Amino acid sequence: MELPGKTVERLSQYRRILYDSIREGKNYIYSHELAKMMNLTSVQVRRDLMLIGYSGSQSKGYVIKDLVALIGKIIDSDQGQHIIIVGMGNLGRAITSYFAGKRDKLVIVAAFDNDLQKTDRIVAGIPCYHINKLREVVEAEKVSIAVLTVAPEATHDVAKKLMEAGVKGILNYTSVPLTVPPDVYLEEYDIVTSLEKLAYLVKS
Amino acid sequence: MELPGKTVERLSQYRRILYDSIREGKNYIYSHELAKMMNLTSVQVRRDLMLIGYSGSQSKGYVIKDLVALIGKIIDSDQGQHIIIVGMGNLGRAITSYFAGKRDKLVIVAAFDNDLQKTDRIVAGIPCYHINKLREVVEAEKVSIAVLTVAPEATHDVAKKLMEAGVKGILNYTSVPLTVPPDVYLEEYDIVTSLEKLAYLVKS
DNA sequence: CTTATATTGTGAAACAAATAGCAACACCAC
DNA sequence: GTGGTGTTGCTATTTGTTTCACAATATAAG
Ligand SMILES: NC(=O)c1ccc[n+]([C@@H]2O[C@H](COP(=O)([O-])OP(=O)(O)OC[C@H]3O[C@@H](n4cnc5c(N)ncnc54)[C@H](O)[C@@H]3O)[C@@H](O)[C@H]2O)c1
Ligand SMILES: NC(=O)c1ccc[n+]([C@@H]2O[C@H](COP(=O)([O-])OP(=O)(O)OC[C@H]3O[C@@H](n4cnc5c(N)ncnc54)[C@H](O)[C@@H]3O)[C@@H](O)[C@H]2O)c1
Repeated sequence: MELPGKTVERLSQYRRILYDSIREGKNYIYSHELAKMMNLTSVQVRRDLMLIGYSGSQSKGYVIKDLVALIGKIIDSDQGQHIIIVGMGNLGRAITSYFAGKRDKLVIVAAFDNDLQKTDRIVAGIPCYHINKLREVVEAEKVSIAVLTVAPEATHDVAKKLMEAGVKGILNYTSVPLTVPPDVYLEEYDIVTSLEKLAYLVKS
Repeated sequence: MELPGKTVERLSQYRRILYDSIREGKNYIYSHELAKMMNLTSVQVRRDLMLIGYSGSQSKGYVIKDLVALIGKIIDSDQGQHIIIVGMGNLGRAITSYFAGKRDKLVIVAAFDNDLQKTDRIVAGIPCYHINKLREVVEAEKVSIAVLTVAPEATHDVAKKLMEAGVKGILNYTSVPLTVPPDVYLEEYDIVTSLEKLAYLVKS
C-alpha cells in the first residue's frame, strides 16, 4: 500500500490527538470531531481513514483504540527504530530534551559532535560521541534515522558519513539543501524559509 | 500577483544560495546550476522565475544581483517586519540565538515568557518580557509575526492573545494544531510528525 | 555564413491533493 | 414501522503543482 505523504503526516497527528482523547476517557470519535481538533474537514479525515482501510460505525463513529492500533501498524516498525542526533548545538540539545521518552517505537540512542567539550559525556540525557565513532555506533545500535543539526559548513561532509554508515532516513535541519540517493529518504525543514513565507503572506 | 506557496518557499531558498554565489564572486548563474544546488530540476527553477516575471539571458543565464533584488521586492516589506518569540524555553532560545542578525528585513524585537526567572532580562540577546506585556509591546513595536514556542497546554490561550494584540502571522512550533481566522496567516511544523513520516518511509 | 550546441521560456500533459456530492446505513422519536 | 437526522464510504471533480516537450534564441566553431 502506497500512502500519500500528506496522509502519512496527518496519520501521525491523528494518533497524537487520539491519545489525548483516550486519556480523557473517550472510546469513540466522529470524523468531524477529529477534523475540528486538527483544523481540517471531516471529508479529509474520512478519506485518510479510507486509504488505510479503516471502517467506523455509522452511528458511533470510529473506535479510537482500534484506530490508534492501526495507525501504529502502518507507521511503526515492530522492533522500533533507532535515531541519532548529529550536531549537539542549541538546536540538537533542544530536540533531544524534548523528544526523550516521547515515543516507544522511536528512540534516540546517541548523539554526535566534533567539539571535544561535548563528546564522551551525557548531554541532555543521551550519550554524545565524537563524530569519528559514527559508523561504529550506527552499526552497533542499528540506527536507521539521523537528525542533522550540525553547523551549515559541515552538512555535506557529515551527510556523506551518515549514508556510508548505513543510515536510511535523514531529517535535515541545517540551512543547506542535501541530495541523497534513491534508497535514502530525506526530509528537510528550514525555519528561515517559513518566516520569509509568512512575511510574504502578511505583507499582502 | 498570486504566487504558489511552494514557489514562495523556493524563492526564499534561491535567494539564500544566491547570496553565497555572490560571495564567491559569481555574477551570472544558469537554471541548471541553481537547480543542482537546491536539488531540483532546471525546469522548475525556470518556471518559478517565469512566475515572478524575471528573464535571463540565453547565453549567460540569470544576473544574480538583479534576481536577488527582485526576490527581495517580492518577499520583503519596504520597512521590514518585526518578529517576537513567545515561549523562551529550549526551542525558543535556540531559534533566537540562531536568527539574531540573520536578516535585515526580519528582526526579532522581543521575547515573552510567563516564567519569572526568564522575564525582564536579556535572554539570547533579546529582551524577554512577561507575557502580560504582550499587547503593549506588539503595539509599540508594530510586531506582525510571532513564533510560538510555549508549552503545549498554553498554546490556544497564547495564540488568542497574539491575535487580539494584532499579530498577523503565526509560526506554530507547539505540537498543538491551531485554528486562525482568515486574516491571520499560520504556518505549523512539527518535528515528531517528520520523524514518524521518515520512520514510515524507512520501514517500507 | 552555416551548423552545432547550450540555454531560456512556455503551452500542454501528468500527477498529487483537496473538495464536493451523494448513496447507503444506523439510530431515534413517535 | 416510518420519517427524520446524522453518519460513513466512495466516486467524481476541482485545484494546485510538477514535469514534458519543444520553439525561440544566442553563441561559438568551422
Ligand atoms: N537553532 C535554530 O533555530 C536553527 C534554525 C534553522 C536552522 N538551523 C541550523 O541548524 C544547525 C544547528 O544550529 P544550532 O543553532 O544548533 O547551531 P550550533 O552552532 O549551536 O550547533 C552546531 C553544532 O554542530 C557541531 N558541529 C560542527 N561541525 C561538526 C562536524 N563536522 N561534526 C559534528 N558536529 C559538528 C558544533 O560543535 C555544534 O555543537 C545549523 O546548520 C543551523 O543553520 C538552526
Ligand atoms: N524542543 C523541540 O525540539 C520541540 C520540538 C517540537 C515541538 N516542540 C514544542 O515546542 C514548545 C516548546 O518546546 P521547548 O522544548 O522549548 O519547551 P520548554 O519547556 O523548554 O519551553 C516552554 C516555555 O514556554 C513557557 N511558557 C509556558 N506557558 C507559558 C505561557 N502561558 N505564556 C508564556 N510562556 C509560557 C515556559 O516558561 C517555557 O519557558 C512545546 O510546545 C513543544 O511541544 C519542541
